[in-house]
Amino acid sequence: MQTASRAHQPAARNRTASTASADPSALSYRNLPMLLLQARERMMVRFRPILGAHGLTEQQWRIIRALNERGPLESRHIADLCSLSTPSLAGILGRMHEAGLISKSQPRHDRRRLRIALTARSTRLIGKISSELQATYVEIERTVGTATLADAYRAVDALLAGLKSRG
Amino acid sequence: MQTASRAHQPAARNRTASTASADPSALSYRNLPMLLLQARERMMVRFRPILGAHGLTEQQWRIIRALNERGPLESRHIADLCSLSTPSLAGILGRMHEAGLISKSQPRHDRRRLRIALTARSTRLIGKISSELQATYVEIERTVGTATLADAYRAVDALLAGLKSRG
DNA sequence: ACGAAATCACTAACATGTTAGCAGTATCGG
DNA sequence: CCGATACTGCTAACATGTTAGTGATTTCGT
Repeated sequence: MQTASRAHQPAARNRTASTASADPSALSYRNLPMLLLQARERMMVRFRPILGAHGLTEQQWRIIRALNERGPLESRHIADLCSLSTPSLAGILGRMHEAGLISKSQPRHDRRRLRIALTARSTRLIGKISSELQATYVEIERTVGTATLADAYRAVDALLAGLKSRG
Repeated sequence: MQTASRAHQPAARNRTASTASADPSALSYRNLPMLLLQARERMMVRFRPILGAHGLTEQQWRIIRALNERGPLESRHIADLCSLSTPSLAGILGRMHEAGLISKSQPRHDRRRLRIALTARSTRLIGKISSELQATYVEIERTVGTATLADAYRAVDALLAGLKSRG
């Protein structure tokens, strides 16, 4: 469905040109955010069930993964690394704490901050889940092709770098 | 922040190797879904305020745009075009109806279906909003470079096509 | 030292995303 | 004709995303 091969082309014409101005210049660009959303969705559809089977959400896994790679972190840092807003993070960390997935503590030098660390429970989970995710990833790589996947990494990395330069 | 130029590399090592197995193979791939999310976020940060200033959400605008380009549509079709789940759509369309942005009707041949059309109110909105969005888009294009942007379209399109082939 | 400004985590209010499941309707097989 | 099946839009329960704003701190300028 849809013509997925052209870029920067006018997508279609306004069929209901009876009432309004219906300027043809409107929306004459392809929707890159939407394209990124769709691609992401197509991948997550395969990963989400794996996480769900272990009682984790997508965001919780992102946090666990960040903590596993970098060690204990502060809330603000987690928000940046995992692309989560601090209001969302408050709720997520609260639920993860209840579930015994993380521990909270506050550094003495700054009582505003909050230090988050993994528990043994979540460290145990990582081993089980990561192999399943890895297998799914390999299968995706085989489906879409290694070159296509590597090219997507490269192109989106470049886009992201350009967007970061001045935000 | 972060090394944004390498792909398919092990990201980091587990510093808390005291308690668990800490297999080095865990998560030895870069997180493409996360990358797509970040890139999308960086773009939406600029578009969202424009929509919000006109009382629209991101998703509502996606629906309006689809209806403007294709004419009246049924719910299921909108869900596919806009990457929205039908449960989400129920609420969104309800609120849009209340706000006078869309009209609902049902075809006689199949009383299960629901036909959605734009109202004059939303058709009027399109003209005002689209020019502002277009200007922002052009500015993004200038910031990240035309080539980078075109390359992102191409690469993500290819990825999406590969993921669509068998889902 | 001391008051203004910046930070951090959080709450509130609302819109959306996910999963599971449901009632009404259409379609198909026999 | 009629029951099994599939489809459509929907609700329910819960987790998350957004924006605005707050209380508790720290930091900075003077």
